[in-house]
Amino acid sequence: MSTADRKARDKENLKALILQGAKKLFLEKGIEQTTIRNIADEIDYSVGTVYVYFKDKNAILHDIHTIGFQELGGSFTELFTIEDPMDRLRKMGIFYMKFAIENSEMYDLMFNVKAPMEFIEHSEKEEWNEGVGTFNALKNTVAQCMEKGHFKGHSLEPLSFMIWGVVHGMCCLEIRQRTKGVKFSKPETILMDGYHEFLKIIEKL
Amino acid sequence: MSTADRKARDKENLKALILQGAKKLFLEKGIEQTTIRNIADEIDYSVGTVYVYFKDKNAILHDIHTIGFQELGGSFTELFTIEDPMDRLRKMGIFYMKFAIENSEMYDLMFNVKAPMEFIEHSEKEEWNEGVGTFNALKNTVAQCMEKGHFKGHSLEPLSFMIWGVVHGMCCLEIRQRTKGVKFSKPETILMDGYHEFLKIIEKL
DNA sequence: TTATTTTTTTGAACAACGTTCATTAGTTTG
DNA sequence: CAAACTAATGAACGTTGTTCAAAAAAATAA
Repeated sequence: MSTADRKARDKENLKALILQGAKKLFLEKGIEQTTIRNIADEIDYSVGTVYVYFKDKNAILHDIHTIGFQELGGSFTELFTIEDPMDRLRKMGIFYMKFAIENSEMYDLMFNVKAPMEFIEHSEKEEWNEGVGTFNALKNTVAQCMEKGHFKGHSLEPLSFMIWGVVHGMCCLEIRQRTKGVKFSKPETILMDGYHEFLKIIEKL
Repeated sequence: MSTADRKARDKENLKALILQGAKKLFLEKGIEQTTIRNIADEIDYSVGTVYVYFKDKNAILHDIHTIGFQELGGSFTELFTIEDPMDRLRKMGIFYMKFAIENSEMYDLMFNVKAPMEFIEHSEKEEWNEGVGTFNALKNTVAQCMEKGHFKGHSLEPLSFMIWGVVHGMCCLEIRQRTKGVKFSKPETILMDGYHEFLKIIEKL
């Protein structure tokens, strides 16, 4: 029985090794410039081996997108020590945007690249657990704000989605080079400046 | 002199024909599933001819992204008959989101796909005129709102960028399948519901 | 018209991609 | 030690974007 155990462990290890190699190359030279052959080379295995452990490229991209959500979740943990939900909400946006900018390739994979969602579609997974979890962290915080009397006259889910939209939209425009295109007067700070405009607005609600 | 003129005209016509074929295929089967060979087949020319008229695939994608901005601009024209800037701003968002959802492949190309910006980078074009123009339409309207006494204590450019972010972010999440993933209670209307939350908020400013 | 030059179009060929699968190498079991 | 099984391999396939010598067509000159 122990040999079978070790084999299962080896399989998991090699799977993890492939993901680690893939992630390294993604961060180094971008997702689109990374090929299966690159990944195989990086960890000194053949292309064929990669396909033994992963159905296709989408499967690799999906698993790395999941690692991204673990990392984002990790950077969120300290937020849950903040008692005041409004304060937590404000900082949550900062953390989210910071993550997006400092890990733009990973953020792109998590929220823009089509592969992870295509993988979920064509597998027995029924839900985007990674996204649901992160969105719930936001929704719960907004709900607590409402319990404390903020956001009167607003609906929880649409409001939470709109807040997600603000931060995501601005990060997205930055990552996909659209902010660079319009030449703001203060391009270095436009993201945070934009977010602070949003904070000023919800402050009063 | 007239033969030279006709030749120049013919060149322009064939260039337009290629773009027309490319656009048709993009809308039919998506940008990623459309190949240069597909485009050449569609208009009964050879692959080589496409490369006589366009440097590479990025050049085609860029030119179609420009057509997209013309279409978006067209749908904006009737907005400028609206006198009240706040009213115009509200409707501008509706038009923008409507365009994004009804022309999602085109919207994606305009604001998410990397190719058009890469083309601008590697060409003598110094600015993203298409994006600048559209952003200015928003910025000017926000400026008029401020002149009328709205948005006190806010800065024009960051505020305009934030508003762009809200609508873009929500459309983006929808187009890249992330709203589908989180299973909202009312998925059919979440985009407009989210936008109306935003309208409720800026109403008071 | 006919010959020559110029322009336009062509598609075979190339390198690189994701993916497959018969074959080989290695390990475990009887 | 041999048989049975498992894991790893890399050549090969079909497609992709792209190139470029050659062919076809058109314009010009005689």
